[in-house]
Amino acid sequence: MRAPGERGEIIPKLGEVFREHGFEGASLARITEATGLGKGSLYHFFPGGKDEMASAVLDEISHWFAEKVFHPLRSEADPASAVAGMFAAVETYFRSGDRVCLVGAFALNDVRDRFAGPISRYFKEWREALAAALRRGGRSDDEAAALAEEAIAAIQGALVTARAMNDPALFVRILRRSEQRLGLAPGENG
Amino acid sequence: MRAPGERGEIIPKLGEVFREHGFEGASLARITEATGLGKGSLYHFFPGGKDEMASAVLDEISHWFAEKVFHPLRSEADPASAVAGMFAAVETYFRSGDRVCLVGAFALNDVRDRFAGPISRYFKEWREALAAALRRGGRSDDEAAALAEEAIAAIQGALVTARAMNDPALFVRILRRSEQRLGLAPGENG
DNA sequence: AGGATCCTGTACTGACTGGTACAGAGAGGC
DNA sequence: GCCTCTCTGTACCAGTCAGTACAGGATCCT
Repeated sequence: MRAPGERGEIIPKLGEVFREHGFEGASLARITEATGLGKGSLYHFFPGGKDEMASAVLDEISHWFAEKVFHPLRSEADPASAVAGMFAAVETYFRSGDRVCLVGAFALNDVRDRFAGPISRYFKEWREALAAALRRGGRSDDEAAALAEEAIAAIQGALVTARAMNDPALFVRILRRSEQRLGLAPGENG
Repeated sequence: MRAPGERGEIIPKLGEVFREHGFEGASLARITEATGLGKGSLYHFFPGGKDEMASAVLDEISHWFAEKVFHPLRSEADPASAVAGMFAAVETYFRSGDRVCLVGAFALNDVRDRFAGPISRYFKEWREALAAALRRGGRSDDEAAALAEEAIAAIQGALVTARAMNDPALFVRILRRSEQRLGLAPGENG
């Protein structure tokens, strides 16, 4: 037996294929090429085929965000630095606008229905976690909820428009302004 | 010869197929079904195949927005009502969050490269037109540019997240708040 | 060394892909 | 009536699709 991480190691590669070509455009030919694995291995690790591969990718994304973003938002002592941490993590994760949000991309056509659960859970958890941090930062329930969903939409929209106009810097600009608007400066300098 | 609008009449149907299934997922089988036209007719009207069909759809979208959104933004006497008109048009066009932005959806994977020109032009024109209205409304150049790109990203992000969470009302909420933030109330009541 | 288990390459399937070719239906002009 | 031009259904093509079957290689345990 190889290292148990064998399967786990190819999931990021699968993610990149789905990101680049979408679910329908991610053919097994492209997947075998990108992962270096033949069909045999692929169907050994993912007996459910493309659906299971995409599910695994969504799972991995979920876990990453849960650990690096949602959990800190919910439980970090200083809500301001938790929010700052979220924006920093997001900027890194999306490679300053060069990378696309697979969950958002899946949401835009009929593949959403196949993965409706994970997709909606991802955004709902994010919204709830960010709202919680904003409440701890002194916002009312309504304000926190509104600002949270606005910030998340801003991030998604920034990814779409930055890619559409081929201008990754736009993503970063919108991130900055969105962060400012949440208005939770932790200290005076820094 | 039939009415010269024959070809034009099927373009909206093509648009819906691309919206629902994406470019790759929009197979000729689905297209013939949705349009009621056989391959013969389809390739008669669009000799270039799927690429030409998608181009025609993007063109039609461009023209619609140019006429109903961009032009009023640039030239309507009262910039406040021009902006209000934009939000109203957008809310109607996207069916209060039930419909997806095809241009944004195309931007998210590798089909963007096939239609890079029309896609980036659509967003750039929108941004420029909205910024022009904001400038006429009293904003500085920098403010206008920043607010414009933020508002457009908000709309796109609202479409993504509303559909992801299966909550069209979210789209309308974000539209309202985005409009408020532009802060160009035309009158006291209305 | 033997044996069990995990992994992988290859060959194959039937369905579907986008696209082409073309005969002929249909309608309008004269 | 006839001719022309636009349109359309059908048959067909080679290529690709996701998925299956399976033999055998690799690896580990004992």
